[in-house]
Amino acid sequence: MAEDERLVKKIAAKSEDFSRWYLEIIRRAELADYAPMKGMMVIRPDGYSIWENIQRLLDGRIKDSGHVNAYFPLFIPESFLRKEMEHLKGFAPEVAWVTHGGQEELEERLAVRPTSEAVIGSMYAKWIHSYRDLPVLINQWANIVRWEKVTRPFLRTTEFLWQEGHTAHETFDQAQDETIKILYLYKEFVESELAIPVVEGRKTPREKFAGAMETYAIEALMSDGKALQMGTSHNLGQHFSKVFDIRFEDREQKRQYVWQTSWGVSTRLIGALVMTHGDDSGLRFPPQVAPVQIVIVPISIGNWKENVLPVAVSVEKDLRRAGWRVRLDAREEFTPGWKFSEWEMRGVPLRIEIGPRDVKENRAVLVRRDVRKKDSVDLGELISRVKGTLREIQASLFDQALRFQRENTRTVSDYDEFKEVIESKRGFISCGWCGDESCEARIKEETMATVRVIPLKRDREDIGPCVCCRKPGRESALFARAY
RNA sequence: CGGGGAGUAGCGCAGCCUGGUUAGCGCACAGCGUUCGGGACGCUGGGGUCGGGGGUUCGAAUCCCCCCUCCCCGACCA
Repeated sequence: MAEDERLVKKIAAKSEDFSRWYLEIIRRAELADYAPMKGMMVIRPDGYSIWENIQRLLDGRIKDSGHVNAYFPLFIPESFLRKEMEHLKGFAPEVAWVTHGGQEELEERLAVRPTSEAVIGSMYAKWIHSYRDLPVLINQWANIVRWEKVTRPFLRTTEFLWQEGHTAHETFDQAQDETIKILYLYKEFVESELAIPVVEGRKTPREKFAGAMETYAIEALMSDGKALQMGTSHNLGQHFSKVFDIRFEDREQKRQYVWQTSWGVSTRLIGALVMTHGDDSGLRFPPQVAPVQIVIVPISIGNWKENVLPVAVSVEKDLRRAGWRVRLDAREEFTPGWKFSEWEMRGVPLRIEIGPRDVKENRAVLVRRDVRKKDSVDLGELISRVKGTLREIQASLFDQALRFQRENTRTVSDYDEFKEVIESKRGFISCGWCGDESCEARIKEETMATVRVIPLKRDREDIGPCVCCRKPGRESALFARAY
């Protein structure tokens, strides 16, 4: 974007320094701020408002699919975690421990939950006795602590918010169905509400959740060409049920271990919104989750308080009654032009300008944030036009992101081409893989790219030879450098 | 956790190397006036334990040591 077209010049240009842009826009747009403790952030009202929208829209889907919410403790006794060594090993380096209550040293350390499989498993053992108790379909909205070494606002913070579903079933097949059902629930949610296209697939053994039989994930491509894991769904098999002794009497009156799943998405999704849709002028939020969907800017000129403001106030009231999140910016200390830039920077999808000329003609100007197109509409049809325009913006943001994802997903046939693409273009690379961990490790070592997923849906049935060792390919894998 | 960089008014920075008036600039902020259809202008004004602690010195933003926080690049992760 040419310098004179850049309306917001106070932050780094996204196209020039993506990572600096990301950090600056989050603070300038007041989504979050650094807290004085390492790796911790404060989610400010606009950032939290997005989270509330995510919660509302996702929680509805989770409940509609038969799940219920509950809440489990923040602390987990060390002995509970120790019961499951493979799981513990996966998390050991990033567990925060509570050692004292007041002045007294605790007899047993308490882990601050890095995830809740252990506590929830211990409770399920008490609650589940018969096949009649199954399935158990519970979700919780909670905070999680993981002592990460490298942190970035929203993408990886020491404490973060998420939802974690934990289910228990009679059979492997039921658990597998649940795992896949949730994967697609996430995909549908992320694509239709966050307007972010994702690829759904299976994780390699190396990348899967510690303690899971299979991990599935949705992956998105950020606009700097790096991949971001947007959500995971695990088939836990009987791993935890054996450790925590979660058994039930089946239909043949035999004692069986339950089959479990767990799945989650986190406040990382907010970072994904920023990185997927933002541009050189700042944020661009999809209307479905935007903190403010419509901002009304009265053109303060002449005796606008008598002529223009009352119209703006009444428009605000109408839009609010129609159910939208509206903000009327009638502040006198800023010029209209300043407000235009400010609200664009903050990502408000639709702006309505009302000035003396419009009032005279009983009209208003609609300005789309995504394409900056201006449109004069009759006040009589404002509500319907707003409705249509917001829908168009939601669709257009998704389309733009999808086009980017497609343009940056490349099929390569040999390793040299793989290296060249990763180095110069980034993006997703689709290619054959022998399934051998040594090839996966070598590729990571040499290119910093990892298998993001083995997509569940493939364009073609034939799998090329392994991009690394040339042996016959067992999988068609999607590689990328990732956050 | 390793390598590199940084922390001075709300934000962005200068000053530090070579210690010495009252620590400075731009933006932001406050008051008044003129303005207002894409980040207006003039005048006046307020705001600082120089990240924190210790040390050296007659004297420290400046020199030395420790700690905290952030950024970038590498090893581990939603």
